[in-house]
Amino acid sequence: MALVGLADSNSFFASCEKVFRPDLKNSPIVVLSNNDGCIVALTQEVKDLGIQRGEPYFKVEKLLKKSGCAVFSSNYTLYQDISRRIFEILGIFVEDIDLYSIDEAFFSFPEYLNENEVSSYINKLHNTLYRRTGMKVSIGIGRTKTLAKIANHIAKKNNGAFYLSKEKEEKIIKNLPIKEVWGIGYRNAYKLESFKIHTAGALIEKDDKWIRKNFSITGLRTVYELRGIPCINEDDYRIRSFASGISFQKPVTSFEELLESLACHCSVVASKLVSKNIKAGTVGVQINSNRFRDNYYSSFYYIKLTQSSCYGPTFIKACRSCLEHIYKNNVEYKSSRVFVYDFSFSQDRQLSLFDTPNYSSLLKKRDNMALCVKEIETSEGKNVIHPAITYSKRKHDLSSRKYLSPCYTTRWKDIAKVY
DNA sequence: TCTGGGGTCCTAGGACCC
DNA sequence: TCTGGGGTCCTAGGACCC
Repeated sequence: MALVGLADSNSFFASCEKVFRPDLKNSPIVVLSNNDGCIVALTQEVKDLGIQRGEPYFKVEKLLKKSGCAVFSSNYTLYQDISRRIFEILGIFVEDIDLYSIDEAFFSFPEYLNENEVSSYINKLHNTLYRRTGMKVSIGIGRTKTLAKIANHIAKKNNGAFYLSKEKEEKIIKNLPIKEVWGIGYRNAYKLESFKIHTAGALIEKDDKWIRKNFSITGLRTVYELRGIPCINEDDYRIRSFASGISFQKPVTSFEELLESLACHCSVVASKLVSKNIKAGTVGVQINSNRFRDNYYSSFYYIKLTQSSCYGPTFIKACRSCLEHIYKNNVEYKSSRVFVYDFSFSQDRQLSLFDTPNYSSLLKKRDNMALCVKEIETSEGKNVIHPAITYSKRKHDLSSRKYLSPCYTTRWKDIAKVY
C-alpha cells in the first residue's frame, strides 16, 4: 500500500503577495475576497490580533490600519500561476498528483522507503519548492488522506515536512482535539463533545454502528481513515458542476442589468467548459438580495438544454428564460450566479428524434465558434472578445478591487523591476 | 455604507410506481 | 378509530471543505 502525501501552502494567497514584496517579509498581511468584502487569507501576525478568516473587512479595517497591516484584493491571476509552478515542481518529485484546490494536492509515495529516507526526501522537496518559487509549502505524509492532513498540520508548526509513520500514529491521535480532524466541522465537533468525545483517540475507539447511526457514512469514513484504512478515493474529486458568480458593488434592480451580469458569467463558464473539453446539459441561475437585510430574497431556477453545449450564447438564452421565472420587481439584487452541470464529453452528442441535418450542422458551427473564442482568449487575452450584451459591463467591473497587486508573473508590463 | 466565491456529499421526505 | 409493502427517483437542505 502506498503512503499518501499532502502538499499545502501556508496562508497561500497572503504568501503569494509576499513573494514579490520582500519589504513585507515580516509584516501582517490580509487578502480580501471579491468586492473587497471579507478576509479570505491572513498571516499569523493578523491571527494573533484575534481576527479570523471570513471576517468582514469593514469591521476590522481600523484595527488593521493601526497595526500596519498590508491589505490586498484577490489577484487570482497571480495565485493561479504560482500554484501552477508549485505543482509542476511537485511533479518532478512525486507521482499520481491529485489536485484538491488551488494550494493543495495529494500524491502517492512509495512505502518501501524507510522512515529516515522518507523524511529526508520530503525535506528536500520542501526546500526545493521554497528555493524555486519563494513559497513555503508544507509536506505531510501518512497512511491515508486524513492522516496526511494531520501530518501536514504538524509540518506547518515544525520545519515544513513531517512523516506520520504508523508507529507515531497512536501517540499523536490520542490527544488530537476532535475539531482539528479533517472532515469534522464545528457542528459535528459540538455534537461529539456532547457525547463526551473530545479527541480523535476517543473517537476511533467508538463502535462502528454507533458512528454510522449518529454521523452517517461520512463520519464512519473519517474514523476508518484515522484508523489507517483509506476510504477517500480520487474519484471523489471528479468535477460534477461549477459556477461563476459575483456580488455587485451597487445593488441592481432591472431585469436587463441582471441578465447582463449573467451573460458575463456565461462567458466564464463557456470558456472553462471548452478548456476541459466537456459540455454541459443543464444551466442554472441564482439571484439574491442582500442576505443581511430584511426581506431577503433568493431564488434559483434551472433549465435542461435540448442539446449539451459549451457555447456562450446558448447559455445566455437559457439564463434569460431562467431569469424570467425568478425575477421580481422592486428587489435590490446583490449577487447573481450561473451554474452548469450534467457534463458530457465533447465528442459524444446524442441527437434527438426530430433533429434535422441543418440543426446538427448548426450545432457543429457553434462548437467551432466556442473553440475559436477560446483560442482568441488564449492568444489575445480574456477581455478582447465577448458577447455584445455584456459590452458595458465586464465581470470584474461589477466588483471593486481597490488593493489589487500587479500580475508579476503573467503580464510583461507588471514584471518586477530591480533597481 | 460595507458582510466572498466555488465546490462536494449525504439524508430525509415527497412523488410516483406496482 | 383503524389505511400495505416494497421499490425508484428527485430535490431541498444540511454539513463539510478550501
